[in-house]
Amino acid sequence: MEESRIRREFFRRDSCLVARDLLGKVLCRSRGETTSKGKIVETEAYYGPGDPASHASSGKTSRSAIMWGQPGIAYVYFVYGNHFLFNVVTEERGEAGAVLLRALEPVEGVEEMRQLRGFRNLQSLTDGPGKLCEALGITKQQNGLDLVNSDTVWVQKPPESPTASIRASPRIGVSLGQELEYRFYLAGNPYLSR
DNA sequence: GAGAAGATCTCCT
DNA sequence: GGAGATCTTCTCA
Repeated sequence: MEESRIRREFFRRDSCLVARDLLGKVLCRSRGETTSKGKIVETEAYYGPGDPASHASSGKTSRSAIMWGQPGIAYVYFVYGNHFLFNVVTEERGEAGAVLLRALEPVEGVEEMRQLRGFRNLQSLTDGPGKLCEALGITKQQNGLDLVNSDTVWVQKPPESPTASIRASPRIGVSLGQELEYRFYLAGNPYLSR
């Protein structure tokens, strides 16, 4: 296992802290021969029953139960009949929480991403939560995957620490909880969503 | 078992 | 800028 891989302790913390600290980290996706990597430039934090916009807001269901599970595992789900969204479970086991990855900056395996995305221009490959899943070939099959141990999807530390400043804002695309600044992004990065 | 809503994207005007 | 696509999940009867 790579030395730079992020360990479970990193995820076993407050969702907002994890969301903020994930910025600049590198999401890696290995598919057979090729490995695609992207720097995380935008995230959103989701909490448990106290968070009106979270899937966990109405208690544990068959879908959201994974948010109460082990920190560091993937929570992938399908929305709007078209898109997968990729989350990482956070907080202590027994506490609901997750961080949604909203946008990446392609670092490695760009050709692979372009194939999966239908040869679009570089900037539109991964500048949205549904797009980055498509670019990395992430589907419901990756739901429940342990990012700490998996050799197909994991997160690692970047070669150098990010220099761009981190900003917070209300979450995007949710109808409830808009007053909460749970979205974090690297200011000025061209690969942000919207 | 049926109906409704949804953490989005793309195309068309 | 706006609306349709399209399907999973949840709620309620």
